[in-house]
Parts: sequence; structure tokens; C-alpha cells
Amino acid sequence: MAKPETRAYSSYSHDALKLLAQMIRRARIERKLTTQELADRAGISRGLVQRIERGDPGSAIGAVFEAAAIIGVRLFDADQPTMAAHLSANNAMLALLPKSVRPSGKVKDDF
Amino acid sequence: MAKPETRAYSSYSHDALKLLAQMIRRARIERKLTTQELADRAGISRGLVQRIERGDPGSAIGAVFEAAAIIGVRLFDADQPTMAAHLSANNAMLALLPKSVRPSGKVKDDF
DNA sequence: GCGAATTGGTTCATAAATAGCCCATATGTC
DNA sequence: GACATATGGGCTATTTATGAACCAATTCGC
Repeated sequence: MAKPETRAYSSYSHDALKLLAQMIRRARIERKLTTQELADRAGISRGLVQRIERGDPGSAIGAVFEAAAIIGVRLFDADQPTMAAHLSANNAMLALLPKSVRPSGKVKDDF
Repeated sequence: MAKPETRAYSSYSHDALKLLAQMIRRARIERKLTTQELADRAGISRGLVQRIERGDPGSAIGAVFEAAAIIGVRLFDADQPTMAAHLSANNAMLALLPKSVRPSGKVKDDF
């Protein structure tokens, strides 16, 4: 994942990843935690913390989210009850949606 | 990363991951995209799309964010200019913060 | 300024994720 | 109902991330 042109990322996802990385780094420093301490609390290595704070797209999302949660970075600008509500809402919505998608003749999507 | 007890995830990061996965799945279905089509657009395999929509913590965060961006799922409830602003703000903030964290005697953080 | 410690950047061995198949089932369309 | 296809799951080979140890350099506390 070191090669720049191996995989193309949209600018949005790239910026989002970079932003999350910076938020994590900033929150860690503000909390006066060393990279090693954050690594220990997250159950990962210090090197991975550095890659996460650099915005490495190849980092496991579980490790990133865990590190973010530990230092108090909110992923969805929402607290836990709010997220739980969204989870339920999405579950209900998914139950109503068709179980499989069929391209009915012409392409309907666009953007 | 498949074993359930191998790594402990906080409930917040777990819920956040699950929520993002559901949002992606829901958005894909609403856009009438098959898992294969989303995989092609994101430059990943169909199997990875399935793991992403299941909330697999081991998925590469770049792949997850890219898939999310393609189907229009906003990671931070913000559009690109807003994210760019946050990026700049965080950059400025990071410049002001100390470059390295030193545990001055006792642990200052708490939660 | 000195010293201690954090950080960043390597390298390497190992473990894990990923891709690409396969199959069986469920689902939607006609 | 029959057909076509999307989905879910398993499997293996390959690519990759991860962890760990090292280094040099920066940075902060004193």
C-alpha cells in the first residue's frame, strides 16, 4: 500500500481518512498520551498508531475506530445512544428494502 | 481478525463500525447497485464488499471509506469543503500543540 | 545546555486480509 | 410457476498489513 498509484481513492474518501487521522492525532496529544500508551490501550502496536495518524488507507478499520474511541473522537458526531438509534432505524429500513438488487433494464443510478 | 475474542473492541467503536456498515449496505440497495457493481467501482472484490457490509473490523479503512464515498455515504456528516476546512483547522491546531508528549510525573488524563 | 524520552523511519518474519474462484440458496422478474 | 441473477458462504493462493526490534533525530523537562 506504499505505491501511490496502486489504488485510486476518491478525493472525498481520501480527505475523510486524512481528517480522521488528524483528529486522532490531535486528540491524543491534547490528552497527553504517547503513541505507545495509545497503542497499549488499543491493543495494537506503536507502529500501527503512527500509520493510523498518518492516514494509511491500509490500516484495519477496527484498529482505527478503536483508537479513535479510546481518545474520545466521535466518528459520527453522535454519542452511543444516538448511534444505537441509527442502528435500529437502519435495521428497520433494511428489512423493508428488497433483499437483492436487480438491474431492471436500464441503469437507474446516476451521480 | 476473524476470531471474536482475539481483540477487544469498545462498544462505541463496535457500534460505529456496524453503523457505517449498515449505512453502506442501505445506500447501495437504495441506489440499486449490486455488490459486484459496487466492488467494481471501488476497485475491490465482491467478497470484500460483503465483509464491509457485515462490519468486519479487519477490512482496510481505505476500502471502506472508498465504498462509502462511492455510494454517497458521508463519514462526518459534512461535505468536501467542510471537511477541507476541518483539515486546515486541525493542521493549524497541530502546529500549535507540542510535538511530543511527555508524561510529567503523574498521569494527567482520566476517564 | 543536559539528559531522558518521544517520535519517525527503517527492516524483517509472521500473521492476516484480499482476490478469485467455486457452490447452494434466496430473490425478483416475467 | 419457471427462469435468471444476486447473494452468501466456503475454499485456496497471493498480496499485504501487522508486530517487533532497531536506529537517528527531535523535543521537552529540569
